[in-house]
Amino acid sequence: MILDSETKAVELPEHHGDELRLWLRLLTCTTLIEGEVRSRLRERFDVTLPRFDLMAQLDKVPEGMTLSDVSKRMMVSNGNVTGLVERLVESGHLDRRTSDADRRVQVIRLTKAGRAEFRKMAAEHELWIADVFGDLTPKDVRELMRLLAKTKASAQKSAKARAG
Amino acid sequence: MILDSETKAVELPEHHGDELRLWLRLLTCTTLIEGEVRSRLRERFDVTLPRFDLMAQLDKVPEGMTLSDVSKRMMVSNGNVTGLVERLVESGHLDRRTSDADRRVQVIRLTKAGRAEFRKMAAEHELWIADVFGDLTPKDVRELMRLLAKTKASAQKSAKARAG
DNA sequence: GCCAATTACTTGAAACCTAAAGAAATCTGG
DNA sequence: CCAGATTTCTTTAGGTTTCAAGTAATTGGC
Repeated sequence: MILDSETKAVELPEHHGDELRLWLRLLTCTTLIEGEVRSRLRERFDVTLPRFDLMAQLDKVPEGMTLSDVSKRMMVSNGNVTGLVERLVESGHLDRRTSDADRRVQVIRLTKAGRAEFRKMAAEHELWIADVFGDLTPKDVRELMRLLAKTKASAQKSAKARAG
Repeated sequence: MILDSETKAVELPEHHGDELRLWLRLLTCTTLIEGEVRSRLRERFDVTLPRFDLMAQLDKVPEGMTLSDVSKRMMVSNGNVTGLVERLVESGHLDRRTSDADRRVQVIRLTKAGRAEFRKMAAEHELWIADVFGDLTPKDVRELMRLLAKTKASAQKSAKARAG
């Protein structure tokens, strides 16, 4: 480590190990929690996480959404959504119809049965999550929310700068 | 909202929306960054994220690791590691041999070429990550590290309690 | 020594996921 | 109107991922 002309601590070459460790820790937390939720969904309701996530998106919008909307919100590819929706229509959880206004567009909604099943799962899911974060104080939660919001904004800016 | 006998704010039924929102935000951040890293690895080095992750694990341990070790560290299933390793051995990045002491065990290491390629990728990867977290102050980074450590511990405790 | 339990890994089936190419409908600028 | 660009969705190929079942080697109890 050396001191530059304005007496700030700097390193050559620049060292970014802290950010890397932060990223790995963030990833570990998410993987851990995601795995836990996945296990519980499977053993309790015999449902996969992607299906639960898709139903969660649809539960927020009773009038339904297009496949593109789902794709953007879930941050997964279009082709992925096509298959996921196919299986959930097949199992009776989703209702799917072509838009009258634009025949390219497919609008999907939860069926009555699908909604009922989702609500049941969501109620337990919320308790699992509360338990997972159980050792954090309300202040910790607020502070994490704030820092993750900042992280999200920073990451989006970085992604946008690359894509142009 | 009501006030209980000790004048603490409580809600009935208990409300865990804050934790749920925190989880969704954590997931959003990770998905966002992971997608960015995935894209950059593909376009810059034509390599997938799981392969990069596996090589990163091996780079830390020159003498090599067993498949089980890799499986635990990467938090993925054994079967997954088998296929991943197979393809990386095929492409010449990994060296694989059966342990003399225990013939059930497969020890894998980076080949010279594999290590060289990984180091090249890792150097850029570190810059990408630094850029992604670029808007966070050093204090933000420290604070996030602390809170995520606490989160990890809490989640592990919760998972352990369920599994018994 | 021997048998049962455990451990390490592989295999198989189904699902998930991406990127890229393709098909169909719509929009846009002459 | 109409040809080209764009949007929406599907398809395809190649990987990744899990879970569960299976195989092989080792360990531990007796």
